Amino acid sequence: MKSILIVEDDMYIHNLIKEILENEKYTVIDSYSGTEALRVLDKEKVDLVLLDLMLPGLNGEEVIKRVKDIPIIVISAKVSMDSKVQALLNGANDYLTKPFNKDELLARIKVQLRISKNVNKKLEYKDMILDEDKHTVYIKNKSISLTKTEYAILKQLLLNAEQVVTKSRLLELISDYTLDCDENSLKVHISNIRRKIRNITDEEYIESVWGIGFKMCN
Amino acid sequence: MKSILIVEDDMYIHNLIKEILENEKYTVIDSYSGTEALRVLDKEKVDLVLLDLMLPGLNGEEVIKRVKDIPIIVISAKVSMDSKVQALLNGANDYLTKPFNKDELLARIKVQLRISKNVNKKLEYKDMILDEDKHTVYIKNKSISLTKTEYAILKQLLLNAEQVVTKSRLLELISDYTLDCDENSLKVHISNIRRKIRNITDEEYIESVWGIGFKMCN
DNA sequence: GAAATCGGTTAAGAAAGTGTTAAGAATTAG
DNA sequence: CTAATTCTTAACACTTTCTTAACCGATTTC
Repeated sequence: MKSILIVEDDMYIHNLIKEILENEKYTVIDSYSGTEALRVLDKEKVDLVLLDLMLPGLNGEEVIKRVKDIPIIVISAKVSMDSKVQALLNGANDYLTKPFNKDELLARIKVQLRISKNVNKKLEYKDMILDEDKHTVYIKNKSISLTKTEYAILKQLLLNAEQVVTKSRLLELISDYTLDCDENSLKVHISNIRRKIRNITDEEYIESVWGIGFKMCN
Repeated sequence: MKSILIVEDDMYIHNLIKEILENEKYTVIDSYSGTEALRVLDKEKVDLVLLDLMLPGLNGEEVIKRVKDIPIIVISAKVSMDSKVQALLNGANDYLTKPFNKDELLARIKVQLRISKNVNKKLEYKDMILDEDKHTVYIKNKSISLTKTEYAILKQLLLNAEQVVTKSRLLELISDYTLDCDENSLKVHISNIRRKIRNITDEEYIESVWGIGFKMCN
């Protein structure tokens, strides 16, 4: 089920929201400050954030700026238009004022999850897991030793799993790691990655799309 | 610039919104009824819809259900929670009640345009779906394997569905992919695409317009 | 109605892209 | 500084795709 992070220091409202969400079978993750929220987002898979603005430690506006690629719905007592507009422009996807209506909240959550379904990214694919912290890729729980360029390539392919990544785009995305990697180099890297995967499984992971680029196999 | 479709029959509000949008350099397309809105959406490229609910002809709720893949912001005098929740659940991405605040409207428009930039774009026509991210075309949910030139041709025809694309225009549009493709090559490509489609369905998709070019069949 | 043009199909050779290997250059680690 | 690792380059065999050109029927033009 979808997991929703509640960032709210007022215990009464926090628990009210939590109850509403759990009734709808969402997985709820609790946090009571801006810094705690960022800590959670760094470690756990979160599909959506419900964010209060007036928070101890780091305020909501700062949290908004630091969150990328996860939809945020602000639930705030701040009714001023300026607060609302700033939150939306800085990265929030929606803004509800307290007191909010339960059904409207649930509907707006559904809207954001509906939209983000198409953007969702995770670094797992079939039996492959890419662990960012350990900088290691596993297949069937066996680690494969990749060079940093190979790792960067695989990470980009996993980030865009099921999508075709053009050769030029791939080169652009890994250009932080490698200065003069061209299409010829790229195909050698891909070949090397495939060989390392073949050492563990016969299953194909990287598919070539003729004339365009590569993608993770279906 | 981004083009925004206003669907609003009240001339005063319509022009008010139009002025706000044009000040922000958006391209505005006008429509004054639900049926007119659908007609426009069928023909023109629209990035976002601003939709009133109480409309002559086809009401806003019906318009919401028929629009796919374009973000909708409802601007309605209906303040009831039921109206709001129904619109959001049926497919609207946001809901503002009249009277609305200009800055909030602009902020919420920016949110939707920001989000939709990341959303997987798909071109659909009859039982054909072209998935840009996957670089794949499906007919009746079966994928057909196209070369990059064939894909480029089909994409252009789908982008201009219902319109005739002249041969020279088509060659120009795909010239990024193929350097020296002439009209003779083009007709071979078209023939190959048709053959691949015929492998799945007897229905015709690409129609020739004598002496002019091609278009998707009606 | 004959000639010219256009459209659809086919097949073959030309062109472009891919996968692999190996060697030398560049980088990193000890 | 040396050794090990990694990266790029280049060559090759191979596959896929693209263009060319020919053929034939349909359509238009004269």
